[in-house]
Order: sequence, then structure tokens, then C-alpha cells
Amino acid sequence: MPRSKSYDENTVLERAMNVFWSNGYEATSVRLLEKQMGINQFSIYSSFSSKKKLFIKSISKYREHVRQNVYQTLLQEGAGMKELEQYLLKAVQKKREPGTSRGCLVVNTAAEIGGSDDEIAAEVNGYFNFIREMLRKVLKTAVEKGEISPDTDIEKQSAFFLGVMQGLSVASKTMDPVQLNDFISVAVKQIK
Amino acid sequence: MPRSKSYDENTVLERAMNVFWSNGYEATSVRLLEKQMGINQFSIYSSFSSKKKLFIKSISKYREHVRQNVYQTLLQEGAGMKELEQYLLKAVQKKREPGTSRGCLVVNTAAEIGGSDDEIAAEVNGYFNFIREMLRKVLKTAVEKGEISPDTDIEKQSAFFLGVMQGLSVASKTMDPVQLNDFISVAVKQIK
DNA sequence: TATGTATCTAAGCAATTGGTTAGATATGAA
DNA sequence: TTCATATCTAACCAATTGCTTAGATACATA
Repeated sequence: MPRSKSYDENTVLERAMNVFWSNGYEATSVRLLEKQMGINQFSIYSSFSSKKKLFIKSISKYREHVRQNVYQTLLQEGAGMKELEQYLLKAVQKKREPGTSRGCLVVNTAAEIGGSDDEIAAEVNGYFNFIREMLRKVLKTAVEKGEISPDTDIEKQSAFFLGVMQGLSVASKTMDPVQLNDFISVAVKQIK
Repeated sequence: MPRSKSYDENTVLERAMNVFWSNGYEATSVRLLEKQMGINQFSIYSSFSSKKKLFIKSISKYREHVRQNVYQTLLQEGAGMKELEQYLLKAVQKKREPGTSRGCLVVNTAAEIGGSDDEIAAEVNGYFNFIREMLRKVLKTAVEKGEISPDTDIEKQSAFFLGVMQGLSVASKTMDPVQLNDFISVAVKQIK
């Protein structure tokens, strides 16, 4: 009997994610969100309850986004060192492209919010656990394939590459492509 | 003839720096600043012109702060690999201490503001150039001392360690001490 | 000791913040 | 075709934002 929604929650959530990604949490106003999402404040609140809840949902949407568009190759069965290296170099190349790099939404959030909000911190930690798990598997596969030494300490190396990826997010905003490439090439070389 | 200031600009600037460091730029209100700085809004604006200018001055104050309290050893003549390693391990140890790590003010700023404000971006770049220059000198000294190979590519390695330090700032908020230690130990080992 | 001047207090400014609500509107089952 | 119900519009809310200002205050000089 009731009227049906005129928008798709998934679609407007993806738009919200992009607004937060571009501007950060605090600098994103609900007015800006309604413009970019294309729906009224009422609809934002009826679908997502609060700005903070919408932000948290944007982070989990981001996780889905990178899973499908950034890490898809790395997440495939059999992905090893070659794929990891390719991903890192592609991230460097992207820096040459138009506009300022937005970095990683979750790194930006960790830097901006830190641990001062428990719910947001939980979502951030969940994301990084997902990345670390991905790295562990990739490195294990790399050992199995003989791409890296069987003596490789998987735990140490996955912590290392997670740290490198966090650094890369910041560095992509502050380093030129040459320095970025130097950074990554040293990080990759050490495991060979 | 005129009345004299009842506060020291340097002192209140250091307090402002700490407020921005704890909360980030956007989340820091001028009301909070006046409370923490211990002076009235009028005095803030008469001494620092605007919130943004105060923030930029806080970043350069931060540079002075780390120069004297964080990197003092690394900046000494003759500092090499041992000092670099000591600094990194100390940064890891600090994570065990009370409260959530605030990370590096400038990394936080790079993540929050990115390149969307030119004046702030310039201050951020100046800071990272200072760090990179410090790293270059330390690595050169390390070569001279025979701590690392004379074939070491100073440019690549200084870009690498700058990236690692940027990662460390984020990681100190999201990793536990064990993972942090893994991250740093791999970063240091690769140069030996 | 008197006084000119910058400093300080505290109130105020318009604009924006996150969030709510009353009433108009559209929809899909009966 | 009716009608109950959820969706939508747009105005509204108090609180807070960065910043300004008029007038009271205190101090270095004369």
C-alpha cells in the first residue's frame, strides 16, 4: 500500500562514500551530502539514521568497492608476488593521473578520527584486518609458488606490507611519482 | 605607553599545536582553542589572524617541536644507522604508553586536508622535505661509517624511510605493538 | 602622578551545523 | 477506483561555527 522509495539505497550510499572520501568526515556537511547523494535530508536520515552511521556504512561500502575494483586480482586464488607488485606499481602510476590523489578513505579516517570514536575505530580496524588477511594469503601463495623464500616470515611481512600501504596512501598525496616509485621499489625488493 | 600582552605568543601557540594535534583541523573549534590556549578569541585573532593561519603556525611550531624533542639525536652530526633504528624502535615503544597515539600532526593533516588547501599543502610539503633531508644526511653518514653498503641508493632509501615513517604514523593508531615491531624490523633489515 | 594606547572582556554577528517535523504526494493492494 | 501508508518537500529547530566590535582595563612613558 505505501509509496515506494524513489532512490536506490546502494546507489546513494556509493555517492556518500565518494563525498566522505573527497572531503573527510568533519568537513562533509549533511547539506553537501544531500546535494551529492541527490536525495533530501529526510531521506538520508530515514535510510541511514545519522551522519555518523552513514559514514560507517560508507566505510563498509568502501571495503566492498576496493574488493571489486582495486584488490580483485590480489584476491583471486593463486595471486602471489607478481600480483602484489603489480598492484603497488599501479597505485604509484595512478598518482600521475588528474587531480589530487584522495588516498585511501580508511587511512584518511584513521588519521582524522584516530581512536576517539569507538564505532568508527571498530570499522577501521575491521578494514585493516581484511587487508592484512589478504596479504597473508598472497604471501603464503608466493612461498608455495617459489616466488619468495620458504623461510619468509609471513606475519612480519604482512605487517610490513600493510604498513607500506598505509604509508603509500599518505605518500601519494605528498610525494612526486619518482619518490613514490623509489619507496615502493625498495619495499618490494627486500622480500626477494 | 600601551598596555602589554599578558601572554606569551610562543606558549599559547604550543598549546594550540597540541589541540590541533589531538583533534585535527576541522574538529577543532575556536571556542576549544580559547579554552586550551588560555586566552580570549580576541587575542587569538589579534595574534594569529585566523584559524587557518594559526593552524599553519602550529605546523611550523610542530616542526620545531620534533626537531628538539623527537629528532634531536638523528639531527646530530655523525648520526647514522644506529640512531635511525633507535628512533624507529622508540616510536614503536611509545605505542605501549597510555592513551591513543596521536600519530604525526603533519601526516594527520596530509590525510585530512590533502591538497585541497594550497597554503596548508605548502607547509606540509615543507615539513616532509625537512624530514627527507634529515634522512638523506643520516644515510650518507651511515655509508661513511661503513654501517651500510657503499652501493646504497641514498635517494631511494630516503624516499623509502620517509614512506615508512608516514606509514608508522597511521599504523601507530591501528596496529598492536607486535605488528608495529614487525613492520619496523623488516623496514630496517632490508638496508643491512 | 597623569595619560595615551594597545590589550582584554564579553557580547554580538550572520552563516552553518546536525537533526526534526508537519503536511503534501504518490503508490500498490483491495 | 479507493484508501491506508510510507515517502517526499520544505520549513524549521536550537546549537555551534569562524569572526568582529564596543567599551572597560591596565600599563609604559612622560
